[in-house]
Amino acid sequence: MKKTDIYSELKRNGLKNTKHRTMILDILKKSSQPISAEQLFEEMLVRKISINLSTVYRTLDTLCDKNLLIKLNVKGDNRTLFEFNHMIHRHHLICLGCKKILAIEHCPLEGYEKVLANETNFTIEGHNLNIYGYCPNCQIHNL
Amino acid sequence: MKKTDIYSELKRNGLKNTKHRTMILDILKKSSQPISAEQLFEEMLVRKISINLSTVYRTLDTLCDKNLLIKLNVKGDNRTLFEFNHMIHRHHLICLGCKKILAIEHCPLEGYEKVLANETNFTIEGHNLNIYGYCPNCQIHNL
DNA sequence: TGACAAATGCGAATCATTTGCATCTACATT
DNA sequence: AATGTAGATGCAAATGATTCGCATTTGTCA
Repeated sequence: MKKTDIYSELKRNGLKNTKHRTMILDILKKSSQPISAEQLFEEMLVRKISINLSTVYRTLDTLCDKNLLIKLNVKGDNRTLFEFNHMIHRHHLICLGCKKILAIEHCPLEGYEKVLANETNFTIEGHNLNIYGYCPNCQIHNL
Repeated sequence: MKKTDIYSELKRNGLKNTKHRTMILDILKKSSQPISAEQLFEEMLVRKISINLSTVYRTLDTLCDKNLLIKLNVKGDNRTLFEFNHMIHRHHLICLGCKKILAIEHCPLEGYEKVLANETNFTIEGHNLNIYGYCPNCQIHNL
């Protein structure tokens, strides 16, 4: 997603194009890992963009509302993490050692929601799946 | 689980048998829904057991450590919920309308962890799955 | 029964997140 | 390009869930 794409994406959602927003989207777009509001705030400082932490929170909130970002909650971390919404249904594999997060693009629950809907008479809207384990590197250092 | 069972369960885990603990375990054992620390605190008051909220938190913590309870986090609720550990691997189906929580005792991920371990070289320790939707009753009132 | 570790109460601290309000800015319209 | 206005931001204070330090109490075991 180029700068111009970000611009039109914001516009399409009725959001003003501000330095802060484009920067936040840019950082998240390029990040290989979901990150927290605080981390984002610090990354902005590194990039010499002065911003207030509440603005970070507010921006993240609006971007989530517009489905440009996705919220993520990880066991043992009380903060909310945010990641760029690549518009692909995915889950996460989280290393309990180094906390690294891997996206999994295959959903093992395809079809299951229908079965569950039949069994329970619920209408299913979605699900949330995180898988926890140790990455190859942490397995070595955990002996 | 009878009172005596709770007693020996505590003992087996090196925990002292106190009025508070047995009461908390008893409430959770009988509850059809996972509940929060605050709710538990209020339920104790109803039962005329005076207790401090920090004690509730501390008790819940130790009981989780000993695997007598399970923590549960639900999207859109920033509190932690607790449920009695029935020693059965289960997931939860949560109604987005009335917030009711249904336990699902069939795990749709059996076998998948092995596949994932092979693909990623992670050692998998466990997973977390919540499914969201609307219960029959809330479907009606949501028209 | 007495000793001692563990459990509790109380109040204050912490941490992530939200909110109220005054000010500022992007952008549509003139 | 100037301008009006809704929306965006900064700042400081509030909130809500949870944790912590420390003095006191209580369960358990010898």
